[in-house]
Amino acid sequence: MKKPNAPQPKTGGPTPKGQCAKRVSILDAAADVFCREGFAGASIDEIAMEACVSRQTVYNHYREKETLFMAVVQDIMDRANGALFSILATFPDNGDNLEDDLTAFAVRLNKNCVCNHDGKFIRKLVQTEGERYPHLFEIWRQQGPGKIGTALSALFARLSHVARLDIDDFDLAAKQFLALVNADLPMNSFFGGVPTDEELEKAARAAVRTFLRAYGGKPAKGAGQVEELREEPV
Amino acid sequence: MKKPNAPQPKTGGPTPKGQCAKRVSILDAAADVFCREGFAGASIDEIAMEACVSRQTVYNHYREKETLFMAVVQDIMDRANGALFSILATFPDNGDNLEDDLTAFAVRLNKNCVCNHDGKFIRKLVQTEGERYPHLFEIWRQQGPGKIGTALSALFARLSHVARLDIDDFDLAAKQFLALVNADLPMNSFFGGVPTDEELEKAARAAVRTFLRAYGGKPAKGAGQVEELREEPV
DNA sequence: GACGAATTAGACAATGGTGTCTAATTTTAC
DNA sequence: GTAAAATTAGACACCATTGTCTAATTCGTC
Repeated sequence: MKKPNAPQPKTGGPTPKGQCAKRVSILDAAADVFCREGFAGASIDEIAMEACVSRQTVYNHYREKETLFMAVVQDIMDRANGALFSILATFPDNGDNLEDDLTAFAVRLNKNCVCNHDGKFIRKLVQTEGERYPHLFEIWRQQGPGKIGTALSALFARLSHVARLDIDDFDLAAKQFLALVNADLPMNSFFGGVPTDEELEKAARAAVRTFLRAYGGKPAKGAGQVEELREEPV
Repeated sequence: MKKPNAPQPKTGGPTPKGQCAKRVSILDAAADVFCREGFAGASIDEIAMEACVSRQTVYNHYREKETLFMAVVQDIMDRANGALFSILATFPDNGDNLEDDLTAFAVRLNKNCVCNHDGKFIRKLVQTEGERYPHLFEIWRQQGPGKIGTALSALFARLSHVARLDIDDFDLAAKQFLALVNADLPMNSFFGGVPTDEELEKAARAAVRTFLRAYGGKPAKGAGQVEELREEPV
């Protein structure tokens, strides 16, 4: 029952542009349709149409609907993961201008990881298909943006060494930071549109202000050596 | 997927009789299946099966699939709305024991409105079908739990008259309160299971502590009762 | 018990989806 | 230029679903 024309694994060299372009095109279209219609509601014909490709080509590249679906998920996860870590790398590393720096960071995070197309897709996906494909949810939590919380936690721990932050539970603080940052986003960002830059900025600043009201500024009442911090065990 | 025909409805309590029982049974089953499979993935046969009712009866009561879907949505919205307002009525009205009272309130809110079956359904629904049925989203935002934010806002305003709260934007504070309360919930509450009472309590207390660190305690600089304000920052 | 309304199982056409197959055509590689 | 591979359109079998219809059966009520 093997197909006569088994696709040769390309040896990493100059992969034919046409073929690769089709793959990408299919993946993009499939992401779109799956996101819009859900797994059950998406039809291969619609995907092929949107990818400007014949249905058979879809089946040639991805054996069946579920295979295609998984490939889409993996693709989006990888992209989202890349974006996430590139943004996390811009987390402030000094306390000179905490409010502004954290606000700008929050804006970047929301704009590139949470509110963008991929973020929306993943959230929708985990909610709608997480029950049917439990390992999807597992992958998301382990290797995907689900671990944003722990990553942020470490960054806050680092930051607390050089800035006035009175955090005792970094994990909790990270989760709360994320929650606050999304608290004031307009709800239509749930599906339809991406919030404007102004909305993002406003929401982020409000969140950071509250966060710093809760966690900002060490007591600093009794001692005078607050400028430079002592080393603390992690 | 269940027993083909079990004449006994599963709902306990005062069972409505006759056709009314069937209606309720169908509505319940439909909510279940729609929530699990989405609109496109849900089949009338499955709903009829789960409701222990023939397919024709479903069509007799609700003309077609979309009618049934809308009826389910309306039903869940009404229930959720009722639960929400009964919980909002228990919002603390004095500041004698703010942390405990707000924590208990947050637990009630999460347990009965956010993490329960209806809340999960509505959230999933708005995300998956909000695009296809925009008026669904509109109804949700106007008459449903979507307005929880504004309601809470008024309650915080009331509370601030009799408690030590330094809130300038009640609307924002309400949104942030809600966000914080959900920040530390275990993620599996997203679909699978309801968090345990311990998890709810822990998450709520952490949220309220942070909230009160940010908003609790009016400046009160002129007075001398500062010692009670902030204790043990560790 | 009897009558009418509700319910049931099952058949049914229509539709739309998946996945396979073929034969023709285009693209790519050599 | 030629051969191999990829792509295409279209037909196809198969299956699931929706919504209708009918004839038998059960239920509620008198």
